[in-house]
Amino acid sequence: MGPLDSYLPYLLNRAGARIATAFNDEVRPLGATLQIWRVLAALREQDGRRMGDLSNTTSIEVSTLTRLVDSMEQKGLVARRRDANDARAILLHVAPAGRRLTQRILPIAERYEEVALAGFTAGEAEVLKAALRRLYANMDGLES
Amino acid sequence: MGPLDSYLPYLLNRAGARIATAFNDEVRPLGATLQIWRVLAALREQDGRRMGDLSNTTSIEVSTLTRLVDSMEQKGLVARRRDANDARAILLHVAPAGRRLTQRILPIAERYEEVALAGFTAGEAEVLKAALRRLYANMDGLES
DNA sequence: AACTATTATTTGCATTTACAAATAAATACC
DNA sequence: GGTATTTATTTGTAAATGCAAATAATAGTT
Repeated sequence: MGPLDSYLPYLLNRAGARIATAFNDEVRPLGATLQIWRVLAALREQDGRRMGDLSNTTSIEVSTLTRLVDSMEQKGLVARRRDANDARAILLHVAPAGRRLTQRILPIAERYEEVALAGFTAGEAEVLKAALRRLYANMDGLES
Repeated sequence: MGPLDSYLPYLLNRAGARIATAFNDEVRPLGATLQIWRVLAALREQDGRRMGDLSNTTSIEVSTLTRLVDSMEQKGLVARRRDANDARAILLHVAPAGRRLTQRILPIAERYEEVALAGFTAGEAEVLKAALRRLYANMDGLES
């Protein structure tokens, strides 16, 4: 293996960690965390999602997610409801306070996209995003 | 903000998290973790590094790193030495067991780069890496 | 219908993590 | 030289994390 800054997983982690900590610091004054934002953003995309589904989209481990959702529920950000068609499942819904918090975080999230991609042309940004999707899909290729 | 899978920080985290958990699962049988590997890889690049330096290159918070290094020291993977020129600083060195573990993990790390970039041309891979470096540097724009 | 296997979520528990404060040494200031 | 400031690392402590086991409900088999 060559130098670290030619190693893709390293570059990926480094960029992701830097955005993550900065973002986290920024939403903390709003009483939020990055993880809370991830759940809210997933519910904004589609409300009433299962825990397992949320775990997949947020990359938060299910057992961690359970406890995170506990605390979000206590803060009135979300509400758990049993799935009527499958009593094993929970459908998680945003609550009013969650919607308000989402609205406050959105401009910050948008700014992060701008700052991260500063100096990129629209084309370059799209190439990067496509590569990241492809890379994610490539990980299917690991034998399990 | 549009759909989640057009949002860069999301794509970045998702790809990084997936590689990270898979890698972690894979090195566990060797008695290692992803975090241990990050320290070993940083020391492989340059031995005798300061804690703060290591924290920067591994993206591991310093206080977390202190305790990680404690455990690595106990396992005989690394050794702390006081910097002779600056008694505040620690210089961390790989130890024999650390070198052996590094050698065992290296092929796994190389395989991950291959799998992640499967189907990418050399040029595409380089464009992606350059973009990730650029993105990382762009985050300077938030520092105040 | 009873029995087994599968899927969805939660809980137990030990470890990891991170903010803040504490310690320790170097550098700057006067 | 003595005092304040900055820099490097560690420690205290509470919260977050993740594996494994437990719980609960559905689906499949006979």
